Amino acid sequence: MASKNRIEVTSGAFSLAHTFGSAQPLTFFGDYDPQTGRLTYPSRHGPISVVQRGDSLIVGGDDAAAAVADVRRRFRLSDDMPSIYSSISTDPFIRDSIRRYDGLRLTLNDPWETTAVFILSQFNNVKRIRLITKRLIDRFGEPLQGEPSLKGFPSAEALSSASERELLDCGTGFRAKYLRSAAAFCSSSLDLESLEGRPYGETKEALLGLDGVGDKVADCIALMGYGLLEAFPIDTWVRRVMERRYFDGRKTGIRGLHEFAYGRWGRLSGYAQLYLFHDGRLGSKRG
DNA sequence: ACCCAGGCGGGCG
DNA sequence: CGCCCGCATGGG
Repeated sequence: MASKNRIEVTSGAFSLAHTFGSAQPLTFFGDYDPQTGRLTYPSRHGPISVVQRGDSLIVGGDDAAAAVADVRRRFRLSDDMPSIYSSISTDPFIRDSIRRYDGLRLTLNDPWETTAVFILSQFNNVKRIRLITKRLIDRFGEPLQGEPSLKGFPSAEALSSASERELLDCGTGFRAKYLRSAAAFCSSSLDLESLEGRPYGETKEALLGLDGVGDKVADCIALMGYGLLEAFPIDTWVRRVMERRYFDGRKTGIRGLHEFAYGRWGRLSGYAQLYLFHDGRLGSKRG
């Protein structure tokens, strides 16, 4: 039965568990309880919770309509997954990953949050990125709805006015100066919101102007902060998987990998990357 | 104890 | 331009 806090999804086209396990920004800001399968994350409408029951998502929040809209947007629920799966299923490797992680979705995140998280991601691991993110929120996050217990990720202004020492105390390490510099730039010269709706090339070029943002991080922000699906971030996992599966184990330059990806998956490269990354990262533990 | 993690900036040839 | 190197920290 339909209700205003329930979203029906196409059968098999969404998995909250796989999506939460995929190390995207939303998963760094939210709390996921594997027992109940409930994800809770902060928003400007207050805390939002999502739990999956088969092909239904049950959404909780102070403002039900706003919460449902937020979930639809952040989990890209209007993406036509059967069509996307069909388009990117170009070979047995990616088909196998899709079968294994059916319902894994890209998320859409705030551009500044995405920028900050991926600056922190360089030469780092997922567990520690979560740790640092949590410390930054606890220390510099601004209370939402006047509730001190509910904080969102700190604004660019807040982080630019923090001292390098304070950022170091959160465990940011050598990335502290990058984060501070990027925060200063984003709170003065570059309005990240104004990039929304711009084409991939322009967006990436603008992002590359930020301290601590190179080719890979810029693609992550384009993909997960702006929803530009032709972005194809190449990190160690994706590189490893691609060389093993598509290049017969040969070392291949970033340039070559980008050309291969765009030639094969085109405007949906980002979704292909998500499945390659997830398969590579989890597959290495699986053996 | 040792090794590695969703790269990047700077310096050099 | 392309390559190579150092880099802060916490967990396995």
